[in-house]
Amino acid sequence: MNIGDVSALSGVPAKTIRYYEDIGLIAPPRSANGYRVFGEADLHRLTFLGRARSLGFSIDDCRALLQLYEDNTRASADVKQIAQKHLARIDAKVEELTAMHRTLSHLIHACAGDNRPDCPILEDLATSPGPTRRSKA
Amino acid sequence: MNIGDVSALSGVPAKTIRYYEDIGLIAPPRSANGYRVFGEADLHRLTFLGRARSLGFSIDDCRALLQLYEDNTRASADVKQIAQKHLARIDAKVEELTAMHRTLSHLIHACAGDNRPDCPILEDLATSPGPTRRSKA
DNA sequence: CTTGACCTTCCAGTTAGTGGAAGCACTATC
DNA sequence: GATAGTGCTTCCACTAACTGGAAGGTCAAG
Repeated sequence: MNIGDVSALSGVPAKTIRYYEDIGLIAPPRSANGYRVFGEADLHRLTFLGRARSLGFSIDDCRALLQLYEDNTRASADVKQIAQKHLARIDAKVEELTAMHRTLSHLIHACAGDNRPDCPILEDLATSPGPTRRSKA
Repeated sequence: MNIGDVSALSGVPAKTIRYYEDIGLIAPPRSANGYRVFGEADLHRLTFLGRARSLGFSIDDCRALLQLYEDNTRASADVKQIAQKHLARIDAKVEELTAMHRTLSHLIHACAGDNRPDCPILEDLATSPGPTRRSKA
């Protein structure tokens, strides 16, 4: 298989596949003309990577997961731990975004959005920093 | 005021302040010794930037908001539009993360997490992109 | 033989900074 | 005046994970 074929089959862009080779996630051999030659194993790795990345795992996580994936003596606890840490990061991010959402939607609601200059959004942005003082209490 | 002073007052790191000058968000004059000299207006701009960034606005958004902030003839509608677009991006991100959370917590729950190799998480990651539909945003 | 699709490498750009080195400037102390 | 310590300056490199594009080699078809 050439790079275009595995790309189509795995859903991972050719450019990304080359990048993954660069950083050592895959190591396809080359044919006489210099083209990368991919086998079934490479296709599986790339599919695995595509799925893991789509779940938000970092490249470093992917590297570790891939190693466990190909280690038949692995302990599922190791996989679970990586996933749990990742889930915690996701939750933290969601919380952060949710806080932004709250503040922002509140401000948007308070803003007339007409052609006058008065704007609670700008007023909030201009407030001094310090201990997050979003509610007057 | 020197950079250390505005940094302490605005909460924006000195390094970041220099970066903001680099990309044209502020333009403090220099004193004879080459030090940047900050006035009240600069302090306000930096405070504004710090708050806007903490709400997740991009640097480009900040540039636009800052311009509106200092334009007394602005229409609050323009501010509101920027905020609404940003809110939409936040919502999209939250949805994406929530989808990840769902899948991941389901898989984690199904994984024994012991010293045996059987692992639903790895099994899912190894699935072709067909069955479990993922959408790219 | 030429066209076009596919492959190659390498360079640059993306976001929003952060870390660190080398070197002046200022203040205080001895 | 010499020295120490802190703060300021610039510049370069690095982060995450690609993506775009240029310049050029390869291959199958017509």
